[in-house]
Amino acid sequence: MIEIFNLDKLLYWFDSNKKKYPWGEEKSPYPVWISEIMLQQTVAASVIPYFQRWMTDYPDLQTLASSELNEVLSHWEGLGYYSRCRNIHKAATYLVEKHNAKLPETYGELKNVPGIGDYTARAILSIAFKKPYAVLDANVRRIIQRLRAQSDWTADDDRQTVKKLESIIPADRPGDFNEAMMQFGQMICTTGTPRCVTCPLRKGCLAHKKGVSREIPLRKKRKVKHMEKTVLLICSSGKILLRKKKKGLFQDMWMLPDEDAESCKAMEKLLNDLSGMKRTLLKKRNHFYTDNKDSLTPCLIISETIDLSCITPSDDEIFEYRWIDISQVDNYPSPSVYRKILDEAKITLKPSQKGSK
DNA sequence: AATTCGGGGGC
DNA sequence: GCCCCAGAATT
Repeated sequence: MIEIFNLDKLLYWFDSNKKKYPWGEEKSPYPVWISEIMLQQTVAASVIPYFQRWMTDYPDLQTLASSELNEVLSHWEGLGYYSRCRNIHKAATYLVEKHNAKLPETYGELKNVPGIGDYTARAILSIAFKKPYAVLDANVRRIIQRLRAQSDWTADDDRQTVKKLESIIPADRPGDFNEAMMQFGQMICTTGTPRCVTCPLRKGCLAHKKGVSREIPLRKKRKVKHMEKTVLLICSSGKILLRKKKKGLFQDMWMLPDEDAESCKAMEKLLNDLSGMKRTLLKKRNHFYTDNKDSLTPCLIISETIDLSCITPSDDEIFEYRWIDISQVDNYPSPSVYRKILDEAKITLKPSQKGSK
């Protein structure tokens, strides 16, 4: 229980050992919001360059709200979970129109902002607005589970733990308390093998006492799905055929067409017309995401006899097809593996730069 | 309550 | 290689 939780030792540890991040110095609501969304399900080291570039190009809410989604998504390219970015963009418009271009300061209003859930609302309230709300993320949950040697965990445990934490959260530094918990979970009470030797809370930790720290929390079993596919780089007149996903996985992201059977009629016809063309295979690429491992074989097809009007944006229900100037492909946000393939293709398609590697 | 959303750090 | 991460939205 929380009775064994030594608040002073935790805060002392934080004051002596905390890591500094680009979003750590200033505690204004806007950067706190952006960093918290970027950090969802993402390790902090990966976020740093994205956060810095974001703040340079979108220094405030008005700038963000007046930008195009396609361009904003490009700033998220490679971070994953792209609905986070689409929600930020939607939220920017919402905040400018309904909240005078500011983050609201109550839990209920924050929860109504697209992409802000229970955790992020509490993080903004405590860190940016100095209000005594406790956060409960995977770090906090893991720490409490180990202190109590509790393997199973329910939604009710979440609620009870937040109440407990808010009964002890220091009123003068609620944000520090929350950040201390999370950094402590990230650096000391880590997943896998925790660093119990240097842990200031180990005397009160039941999991450590019982020697079961590594077994808590329980591991999830997963089964990876493998998929092989050939993706096509169809080029003509300095353009390449890309398609944008309209919904679901990778919504609003631009990808290469592949040879699956679910293509629209126009695409099937184009593939049929290209069936005899010369093909150049590029380097095979693995695409890992969640429980999937896709193995992509990129296939370059160059022809100057393609009628570009054979495919129109409205030909398909799942994808929007478009011929893109090869010099412009960087402006179309793509999942990371497609960006790598496109980067390689650009080099292959530019014989004038044969001096570069 | 369970599933859907990516990608890479870290070991 | 494998595990999981400063979760939210949907079903």
